[in-house]
Amino acid sequence: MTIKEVSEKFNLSKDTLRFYEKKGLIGPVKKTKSGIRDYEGQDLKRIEFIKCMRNAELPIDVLKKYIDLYKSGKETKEERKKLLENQQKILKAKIDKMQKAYKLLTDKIDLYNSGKIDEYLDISIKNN
Amino acid sequence: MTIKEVSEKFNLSKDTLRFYEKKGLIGPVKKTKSGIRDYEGQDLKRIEFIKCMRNAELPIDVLKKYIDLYKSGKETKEERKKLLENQQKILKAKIDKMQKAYKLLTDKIDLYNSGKIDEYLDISIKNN
DNA sequence: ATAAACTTTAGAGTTAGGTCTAAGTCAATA
DNA sequence: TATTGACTTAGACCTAACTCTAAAGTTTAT
Repeated sequence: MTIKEVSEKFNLSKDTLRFYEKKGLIGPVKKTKSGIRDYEGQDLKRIEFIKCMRNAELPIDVLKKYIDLYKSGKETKEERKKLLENQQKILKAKIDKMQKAYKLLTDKIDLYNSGKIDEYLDISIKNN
Repeated sequence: MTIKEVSEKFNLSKDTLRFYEKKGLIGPVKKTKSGIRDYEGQDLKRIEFIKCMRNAELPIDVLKKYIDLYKSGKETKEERKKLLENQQKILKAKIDKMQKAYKLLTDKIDLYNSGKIDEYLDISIKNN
């Protein structure tokens, strides 16, 4: 699969794919004798994982660390698990914050919709 | 209230508070005759709102835009509402992505816990 | 009254995560 | 065969959101 196809499949720019590879998040991807990347099944799976984690804003170095641990074999199992649990915790905290902001936004929009918005103090929601 | 107190109350650095003010997100904050900031009730409310929105990663320029609209009066009501609704939509999409990643992380951790983790292909979850 | 611990400003520096450019190679088409 | 278009690389550049620095003024404690 060419870089263009992968780029379209995952909606990631070609630059980003090469950038992730340079960072060690994916690959090294197989190349044709003339040096053109040819992505294989395992690459696609990895890209999918990375994309999902990046969507959730897990930092590139954390993902890199996980992959490096993975590459160094069974004895890193515990460490990998801890890394994942830690990221899970961080992610949960983020989701909570976002949901709080979402609720605030929703309440504000409700005020606009009901015409009750205070034109002079609409920055904060009345009372909570 | 001094910048130090506000900084501690909201757990935002003093630099960040001054930065937000320079950007027009808060203030201009009242100053003593010698030029020291003295934050008042309305400032604190604004800071709380900004902090909540920044926790949810709403961009500074978007918040700035909202505040500018707010400052220019009643006739911007519709535009403000649209801006909020748009951000709400974006935020919902982000939360969805994060929840998807959260689930993937949870599933992976479960694999580690049940000892079923594939040592050679643990980058992606089996089957879905 | 003098040191320590604040505060101010303008502006430079940092970090993460891409994105773009230039110069070159290669394969397929007109 | 020439040109078009996609690919390669190294490395420069970009943006957002801080964060830090320097030089100066102010307030508090002893």
